[in-house]
Amino acid sequence: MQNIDTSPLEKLRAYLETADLGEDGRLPPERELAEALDMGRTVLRKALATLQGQGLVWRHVGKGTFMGERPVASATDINALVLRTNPMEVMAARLAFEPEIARLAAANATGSQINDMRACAQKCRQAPTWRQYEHYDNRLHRSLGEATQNALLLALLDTMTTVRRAVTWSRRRDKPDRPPRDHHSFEQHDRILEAVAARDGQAAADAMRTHLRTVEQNLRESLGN
Amino acid sequence: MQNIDTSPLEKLRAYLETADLGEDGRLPPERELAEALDMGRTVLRKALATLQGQGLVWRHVGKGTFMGERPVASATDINALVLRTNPMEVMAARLAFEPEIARLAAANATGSQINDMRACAQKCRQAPTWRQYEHYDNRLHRSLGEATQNALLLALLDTMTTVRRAVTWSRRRDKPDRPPRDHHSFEQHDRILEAVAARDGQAAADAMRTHLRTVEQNLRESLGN
DNA sequence: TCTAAACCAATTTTCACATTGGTTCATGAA
DNA sequence: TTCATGAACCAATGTGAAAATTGGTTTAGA
Repeated sequence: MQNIDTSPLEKLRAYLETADLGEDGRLPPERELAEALDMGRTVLRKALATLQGQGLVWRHVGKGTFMGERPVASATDINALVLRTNPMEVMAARLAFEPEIARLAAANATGSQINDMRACAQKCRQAPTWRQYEHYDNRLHRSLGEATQNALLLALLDTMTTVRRAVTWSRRRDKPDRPPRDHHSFEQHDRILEAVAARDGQAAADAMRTHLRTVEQNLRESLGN
Repeated sequence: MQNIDTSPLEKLRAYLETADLGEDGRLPPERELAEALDMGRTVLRKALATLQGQGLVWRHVGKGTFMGERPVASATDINALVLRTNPMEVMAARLAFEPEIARLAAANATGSQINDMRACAQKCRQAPTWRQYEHYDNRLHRSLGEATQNALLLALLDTMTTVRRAVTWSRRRDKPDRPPRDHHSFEQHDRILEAVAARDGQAAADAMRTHLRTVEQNLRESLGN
């Protein structure tokens, strides 16, 4: 029982070092591997269990056995994510994320992008309904993401927006008529765009933070706190 | 031709206002809808084309017709995203995102989470290979995301990490031996964790930014710039 | 010229089947 | 008995083809 038990483990270790696994790090199914290493499936499974305990491999029924650490599962499952979060969490994420978006937008936005954003801000002012206001507000915030010239940041922003819509969706208040003439966002949007146009990243981030804090306050009140 | 043509459009508009569409805003297939509204498929399609021109609905072969604006395609398609980005973009995203993660972690981390992170930092120091070093480095950065107590932020961080691995993957250098004893990250990790433990969000964000700037510099050199 | 039916192509859904890690159990050696 | 061994079985997953669905296009007919 002394080295009869350790021998398969070392055999397996040696195999893993020399084997040319595919890009995904997947190794052959247990039945094949057992035959290739000239051992029973039971003893192979024991050896694999040891390696799994050490975090060197991970396994899943129907998939196979893989080298390395188990990949993160929930990365892109938006539906599952919506169930685990809530409006205040989304707001906190926006407050962490969007000011930095604004900062980078100030550094990288093109002239035509700035024009587009100004057009969105203008449409927000003229929107005859809350629905249309939100449409252009969304476009404005996304345009800032585009202006960063960073596809990854834009994708992350889009993901956050998707979650935000899904979370906010159920409690979508039916507001009366239209945004008031002196709606706080109008001026705050202008401040953000001024800073972006002036290439002042710090001011853009601050203005965005101020804007989102106001939105957060409104959200708090609408949630009844 | 005068109102024979506008009548189907108004009928369709009236339907859209009263119909109880599912959460996805999908409306019945053309054939069903045509029968329900008692009109031919051709005239229904004309009306739908009008609404589509106004941006009120969008359609796709094999999928169906949906209310609202066409959703952003790339929100969660990581594979497509990997093709459109590059290591420097990922680095810029990390620099924008992770300092704010650290700031929120400082505000919300639990004691056991701080202990976990310290354990990761310690394992980084003792790692006998670069591979294991990266393993614990990844765990440390993700633990900071967990410490924000914000499921959405953590999901965004995971997405970014997935993309980062995929992008960096092809240019994975086979470094010799192991991280040097005085590897810059060791002390920088400690600084971040000190700030988090002291509940100093600003210091945590600054320390993270400093850390990532160093990583960025190394990346630049390894890319040959 | 307009309409409705037929047809087309993109997409989703369904289903059967193979694959794979996990579990149970009878067998047999120690 | 006790415990390891291997075969059979189980449930989750992947695969791939066929069928159904759906918006788009063409065509014949009134």
